[in-house]
Amino acid sequence: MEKNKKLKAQLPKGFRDNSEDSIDIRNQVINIIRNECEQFGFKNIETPALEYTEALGKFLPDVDRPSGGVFSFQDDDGQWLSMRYDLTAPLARYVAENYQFIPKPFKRYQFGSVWRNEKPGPGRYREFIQFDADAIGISNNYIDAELCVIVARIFKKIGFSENEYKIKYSSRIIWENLFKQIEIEDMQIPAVLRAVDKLDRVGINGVKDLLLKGREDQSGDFMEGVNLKNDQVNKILDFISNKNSKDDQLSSFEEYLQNYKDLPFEFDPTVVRGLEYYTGLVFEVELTTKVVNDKGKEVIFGSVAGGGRYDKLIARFGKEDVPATGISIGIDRLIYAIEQFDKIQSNKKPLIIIANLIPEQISNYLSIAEVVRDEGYACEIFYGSNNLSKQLKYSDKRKASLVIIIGEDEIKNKTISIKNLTVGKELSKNIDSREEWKELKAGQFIINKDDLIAELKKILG
RNA sequence: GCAGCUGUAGCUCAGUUGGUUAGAGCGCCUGGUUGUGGACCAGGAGGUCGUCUGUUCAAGUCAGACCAGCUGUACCA
Repeated sequence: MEKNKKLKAQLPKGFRDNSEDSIDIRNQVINIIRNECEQFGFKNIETPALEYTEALGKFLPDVDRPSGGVFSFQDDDGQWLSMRYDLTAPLARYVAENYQFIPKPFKRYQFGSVWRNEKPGPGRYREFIQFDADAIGISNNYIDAELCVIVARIFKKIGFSENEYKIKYSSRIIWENLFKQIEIEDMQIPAVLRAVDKLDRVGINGVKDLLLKGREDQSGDFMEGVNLKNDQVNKILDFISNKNSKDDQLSSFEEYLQNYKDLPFEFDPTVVRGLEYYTGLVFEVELTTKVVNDKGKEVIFGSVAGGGRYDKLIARFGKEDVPATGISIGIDRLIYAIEQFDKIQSNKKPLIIIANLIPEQISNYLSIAEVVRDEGYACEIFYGSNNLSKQLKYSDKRKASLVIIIGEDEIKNKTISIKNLTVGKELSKNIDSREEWKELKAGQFIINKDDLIAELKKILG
């Protein structure tokens, strides 16, 4: 290493450290989701972070872009391994590999980190947590509807009211029928679907430009269009704005949803999803309230959850066509929204810190800590300097609720001093002079040694 | 990947037509105070001015290339 060159502490771009509060909120969200899935009879499984690259799909590491989209590396035996970029492809592998052992239909849910090696952006990371619930082996659309109901119930339990989100559904099949009618070539279909998928960001005129000659973005960059004929484009635009473009295959799905009139479902032909593997119903959950970024600017948040039917995916592993449908939620995006709308608060236990004024009193401090912990409170003893000032500063930074102070005076009088940091902080606003502040001992009071637990209950509940 | 913009302390930024030893606020550390958080006061640490090359007696400042970041856009299983 070069001399004088200090190691720079730096988080890899696109990755995050998580704070205690967001971990706590995440755990609460996961519990809500887990509970909902289990009530509908879904079983939990976990699969590993790594899979053989070929099991994940078409993204083999190539020489030009060694890790285009995925983090990959070569195993000892020369086989390529990749970090999973979603939970659906690993599920397909799991089902195909364990086909003779699992019950069919097979309904499972799963949480897990996934990784994508691509340019990070605002709200886009290279590591994030996904939740998936899938049903394998059921072709009846009731199950698609049931997945939508589960997701709707999850959002409801989290605290979103029915006008704050909606579940939009559509079907790939009605699009395929349209494409046949207006003679769109097979080659053009993915580009057309992608253009329609951008409706919420580029608007109806943007979609029109993309289907015709192309579109210029805000920075002046130009994107080539699909070059459809004018009347083809007009028919597509008509189709988008017509909420009655449904067909028969949606009827059992909608029949199921009729039983859940209090949940916000809505047919929307523009829900197409970018993914190629979908074969039937597709759905998306969208937040209808405005979302702002950390700079206070309003942003188009897009969908927080989505899914659909993918009847051909498992056949890749040599099985006969196995019908399958599923939904996934981007947990991190969901948490971002939850924090912004204050739907769930971190509910960490209040922390009590025992100041360490006299080292010889350690066994006394320890026994008090034990009693406090037995009552269910979080409690720690300060082991650093015996300087009380430092201990209080530390407690303040730790956002502790209370500090228990036992020094010579307290021992002599068989008392305990309790300092309520929250109350003290309030009081400090009205005090300017240092002497007065010290003298007041803001938020502090003395109790009888034996009354400790009773006092804690009184303050903290 | 493509396009536009921006790079000066941990953060936000100032730095004059090129001219001594590069600044401020916030944050951080120490002390005022070994029994009291905040406020206040005093002090301190922290910079190869994104990198390299060039122009010049002289470059944070001018030019070029590169790199990085941001924003938009594309791809997205």
